[in-house]
Amino acid sequence: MDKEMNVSQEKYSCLRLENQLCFPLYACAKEVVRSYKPFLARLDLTYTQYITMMVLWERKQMNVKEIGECLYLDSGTLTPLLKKLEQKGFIRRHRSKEDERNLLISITPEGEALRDEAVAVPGEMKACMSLDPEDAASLYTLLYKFLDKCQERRNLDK
Amino acid sequence: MDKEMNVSQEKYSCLRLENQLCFPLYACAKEVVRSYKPFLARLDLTYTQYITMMVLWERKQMNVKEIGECLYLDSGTLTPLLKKLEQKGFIRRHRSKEDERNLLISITPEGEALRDEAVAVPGEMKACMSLDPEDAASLYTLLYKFLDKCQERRNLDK
DNA sequence: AGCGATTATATTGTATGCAATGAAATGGGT
DNA sequence: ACCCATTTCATTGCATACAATATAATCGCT
Repeated sequence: MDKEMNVSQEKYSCLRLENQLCFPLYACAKEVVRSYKPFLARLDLTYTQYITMMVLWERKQMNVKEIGECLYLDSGTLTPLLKKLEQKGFIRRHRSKEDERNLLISITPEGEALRDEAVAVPGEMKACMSLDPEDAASLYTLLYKFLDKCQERRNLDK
Repeated sequence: MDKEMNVSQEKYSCLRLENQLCFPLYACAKEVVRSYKPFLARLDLTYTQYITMMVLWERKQMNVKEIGECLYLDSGTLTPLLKKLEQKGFIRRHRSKEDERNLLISITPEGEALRDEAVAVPGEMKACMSLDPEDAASLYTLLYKFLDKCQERRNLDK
């Protein structure tokens, strides 16, 4: 009986939450986004809006497709999000004159000003997370390695 | 002029996407959930429904709060999700007689049968991800270390 | 027994995410 | 110039997530 139990447990052991890599990844990502909330609330931004602003602060002018490639998001997510950022006055949306299909996104002075408030956020988050710097570095390397593999796989599918 | 540019870049460097740990974490988690989709579609499960079934396959009988603690989810997410799993016939929802506040969730024979189909999924995913086993192990360790820190922090807030 | 505090779910509102589809603009080949 | 394939964005439908609030049941204290 005991032996049967063991055999039976073996059979399903791969389905245990603690034997999966995907679960801590999923849970960590949620926890991080949740932890950002109080800091981003001061800027009137959600996490996704925040990372969208981050790429725009760097590039100043991008179309929706380019933003989506940076953030791994599609138009179904970005279209309403960008409209919201426009409502808040942080960005402008306007069609390209050379190619009317392109919706160009650019930062407003208000959006640029927000950047000065946002610089405090990464430091506050780091302090709040209190993650060992070496661990953070390893995690960073491993996650990007993983992400590159995903990218490759996606390109193959095309 | 060049010097000013460098100074100006320095000021905002912490806001660059590639200098953040949160972003690859967020992106990886999304990619993994997306990668699960084709395999889980065969079982008529979404990713969240899948991990919910995983804890139930182990514990057989749990209330909503316990499931939420395992998965870091609250009733706002779980209530509709559990109703859907009930509709699909994989679980039963019934109030505890000792304490009517508790909604007990248990697996149906159909839900139990699904487990035999699900055992194939982790292997298929592993093959699909093609992640170096050592990297997977490091990632696992680091993510749980991180998750434990989050857990601690949450407990402090109470 | 009575009642205020606590606990467990449910509900509501807001914001993602993504697949699938639609619509408009552009490009390429004839 | 014309037509068809491609590209870019928008829309729709479905499924999460989570904060805030509501509701019902139970507990603790007197």
